[in-house]
Amino acid sequence: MAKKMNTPICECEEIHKDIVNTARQEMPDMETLYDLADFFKILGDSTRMSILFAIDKRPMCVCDIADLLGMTRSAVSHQIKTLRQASLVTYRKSGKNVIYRLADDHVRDIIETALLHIGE
Amino acid sequence: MAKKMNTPICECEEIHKDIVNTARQEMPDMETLYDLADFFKILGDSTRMSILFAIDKRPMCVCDIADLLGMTRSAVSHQIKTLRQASLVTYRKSGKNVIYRLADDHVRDIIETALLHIGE
DNA sequence: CAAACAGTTGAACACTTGTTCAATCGTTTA
DNA sequence: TAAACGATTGAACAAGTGTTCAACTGTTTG
Repeated sequence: MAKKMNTPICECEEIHKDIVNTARQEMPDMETLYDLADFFKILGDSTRMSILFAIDKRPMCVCDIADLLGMTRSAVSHQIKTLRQASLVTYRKSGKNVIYRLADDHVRDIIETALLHIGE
Repeated sequence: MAKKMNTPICECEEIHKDIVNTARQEMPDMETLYDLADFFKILGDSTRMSILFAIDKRPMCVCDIADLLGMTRSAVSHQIKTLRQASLVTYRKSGKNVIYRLADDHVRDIIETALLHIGE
């Protein structure tokens, strides 16, 4: 009972070794995969997404963000810490306030493309 | 004690109403925010990210993916269901096998930009 | 200096989520 | 048609995550 070779059809129990091996060689290393997943995990929360949109056009302080989103300052602060650690926002101190803004344009691009994907 | 106006400095307890109101008008509606977050949530898992890379260059069946990633078929199937529901992958039946491939190029673009962000 | 206030932090809780296990579906093939 | 096998599904459990609450830091200002 000969096995079919070089077809896109794998036979599982008898794994299609050549396809799997080629795929394995082209896989990014584990660290990259985890970093990518961790990055998207941060965008995968509606609160954090709201914060990013809030400060997209203008920098804002924690308390205004909290008011805008109907959240406690504490909750906002916790989430912003996450965004800061991922280099998605930067801040500047101004008296008693800490004013946050988007860190760079990568996030805008990514969100833009995501909107295309989910859009219409 | 007059309040400073038209500065990027909010005074919280006395919320900077003008900034908050402008921001509020420019916010996307809640549904869009949830859809975006849900979309990124799906990319925010290293298993699903691995699956996407695995089938990026060539379509693969569940069993080969499972072998490649060292997972059970069940676990792969569960995750692929999630990817399917988000329209990130499509499939084609071929005998006893179900062969998955990336759905469109949006995902590639997004992952590419994300790599730029986390890279270096 | 002391009160007021913006912001941060850690612990605790409820909620969500990924994997395993077992059962099931559907196609193939002996 | 029955056995084999790839794939899917639901329930259950463990691990991870977001918010609340209370305590605390640091700056401002009376």
